[in-house]
Amino acid sequence: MTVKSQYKIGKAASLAGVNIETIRYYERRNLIPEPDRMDSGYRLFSQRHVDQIRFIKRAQELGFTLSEIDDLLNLKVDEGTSCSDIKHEAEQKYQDVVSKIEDLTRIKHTLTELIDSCSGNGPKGDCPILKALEGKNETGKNLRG
Amino acid sequence: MTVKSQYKIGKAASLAGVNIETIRYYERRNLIPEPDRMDSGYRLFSQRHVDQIRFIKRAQELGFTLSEIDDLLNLKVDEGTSCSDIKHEAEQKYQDVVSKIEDLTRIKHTLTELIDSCSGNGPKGDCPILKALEGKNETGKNLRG
DNA sequence: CTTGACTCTGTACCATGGTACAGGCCTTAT
DNA sequence: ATAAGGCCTGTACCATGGTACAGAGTCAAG
Repeated sequence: MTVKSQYKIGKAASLAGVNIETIRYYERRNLIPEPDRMDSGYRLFSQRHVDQIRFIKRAQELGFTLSEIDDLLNLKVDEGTSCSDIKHEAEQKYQDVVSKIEDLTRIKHTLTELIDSCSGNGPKGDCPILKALEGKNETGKNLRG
Repeated sequence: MTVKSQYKIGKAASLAGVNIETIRYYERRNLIPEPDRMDSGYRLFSQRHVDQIRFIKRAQELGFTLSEIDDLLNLKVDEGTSCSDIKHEAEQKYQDVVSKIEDLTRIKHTLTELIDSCSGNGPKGDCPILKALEGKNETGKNLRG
């Protein structure tokens, strides 16, 4: 019979690719189950813990916040969860990402207009970018749009 | 002769479209000059202050952080600033925005792949989205890329 | 058995952009 | 003259995702 591998926090952190403090932080936020403890009080993490920390990191890379990841982990554990529940969360996040891209694209266009309007030659008193930020021209008027 | 308009903080806040506390916060961060004071200690803001607060808000809408806005305001005031200095800041910010859009677009594609890979029918044990987050398939392996 | 590396808890701090009091003073309209 | 409302300072708090100690205890290699 195999003995489950048990890692102290430093090892667990390096296996998962995170800082030690990050693991303790995740534990405080209940993103990982409470680890076993040695008699001394040292935490002992299983491979499952390490995998879960990596799961969290992957989900973060997809733009999920830690509290969204908490939801995701609860779905993962909950017996009643179906595949479509998970898909729904992913679709929600997809919409978030799309709308952030839209915001940034609008901002990008405004910046492009401002940059193009400025020859880069004159004194700053005539700078169309500053004027726009001061609300003194057409481009500026659209900033709130 | 006209007397310069002077606003107490509540009026200034409503003219600029911000919370009173926001104005005090900007003052603490030196984003606006110290206002005059009445004998009682009440702040008295000029139209210039109100305009500057609006300037800050517009720049925020373009994705500038408050400390970047601080730079921008210093450029605005500095005698030695040329139009091209301002343009340069705008170009920097443009690059930031472009690269944020790129990150989000990559995330969007990964989410699309995950969503498409999930029929939404099976039990969660077979959910390809969870598997990817666990690093158990090709899509998941690319999450760090 | 010593020593250096590791871990423990608790608390404070970082950036970011504010918001929310408490307790007290001031203004202004009636 | 009085009462409601506005303003003052100072401090603490919100979310987000951690990081950084201090001071004490523990483990492991030599």
